[in-house]
Amino acid sequence: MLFSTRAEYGVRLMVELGRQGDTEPVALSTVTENEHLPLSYLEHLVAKLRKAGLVESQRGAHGGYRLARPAEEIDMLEVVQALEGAIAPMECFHPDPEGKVSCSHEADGDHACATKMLWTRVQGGVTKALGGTTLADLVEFAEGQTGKPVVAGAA
Amino acid sequence: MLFSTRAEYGVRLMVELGRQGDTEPVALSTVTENEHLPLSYLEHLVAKLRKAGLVESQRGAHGGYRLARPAEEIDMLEVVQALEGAIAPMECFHPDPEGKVSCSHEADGDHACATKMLWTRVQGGVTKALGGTTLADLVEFAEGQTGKPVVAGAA
DNA sequence: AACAAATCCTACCTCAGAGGTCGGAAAGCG
DNA sequence: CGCTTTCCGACCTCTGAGGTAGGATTTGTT
Repeated sequence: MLFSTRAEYGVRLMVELGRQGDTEPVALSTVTENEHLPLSYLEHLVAKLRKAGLVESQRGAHGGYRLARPAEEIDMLEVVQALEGAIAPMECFHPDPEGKVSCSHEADGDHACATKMLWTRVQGGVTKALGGTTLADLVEFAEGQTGKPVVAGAA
Repeated sequence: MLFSTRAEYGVRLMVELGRQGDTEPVALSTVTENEHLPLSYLEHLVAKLRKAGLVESQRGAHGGYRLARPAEEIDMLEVVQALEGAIAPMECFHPDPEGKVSCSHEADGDHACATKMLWTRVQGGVTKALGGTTLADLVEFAEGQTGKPVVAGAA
């Protein structure tokens, strides 16, 4: 499993917010009804999204959450990173400021960690897939097919 | 973390086997010396690789493991899948024989799971990265730089 | 002011799986 | 035979995922 349900639930939450207009806030209880997710758990997830500046909250009666930006300007890399933390394919993976990547067990005089090359490629693939998809894409996808199963075609 | 150390250790094992000639088998103890990995744990991992038909074993004294095929013909998707199991980005992800993907919570009359589109893309990215890399690539990479750190550049 | 609806926050619980160890059986050398 | 190595299953520990509970705080409505 590449990602946990945190990403799953969180993304569904974001899509749900995108489906509602961004005029008035949506309460979590509304989301849990539509998506059948545990409310108290969602609270934790949405907190991460809020801290990441992806959603805004309004407290009190008739409060709730709304997107901090239009869905077109939210790419899913941000969302997933906010929920899951940094996307490192592997424990021994420490990208530094520039594009370099250092590997934990490279320190000892070993021949360099060959797997680094592989994980770098994988990470590139994931990052590209996530970064190239906006929330608006998902919302549109969800709107389009309300119920009927469809072939999932996307690279 | 996208993958666990199973993939890490297993890939390093495969690279190590690739570095040695495929003429005579390499004992696990040799690998653990070079890579500083726990032997008893490696035993479990190599068992998976053997069952997947990626390595062959020779028992008894002077026994060990060798690649079942030349490194050029082993792509890393096979290797990682053998070690980690099927590469599904998400729990709710059940690809069927044809390219379709069905989603667990699609069953209840909900509007279709929008995240499906996202996970499909992510999986595509990972699969492409892994499938497009052969063991020979990694072996070459490891041979090339024996010690000195290098910029990791690969998409 | 009182109430209700909502977010916010901290602490806690449970369980599966990662990561690893151990002991021994079987197989193939010399 | 004895040594080396793969093979196999049982076991152990600890972390994090996934979720629950309870209350504090904010804000709209009556």
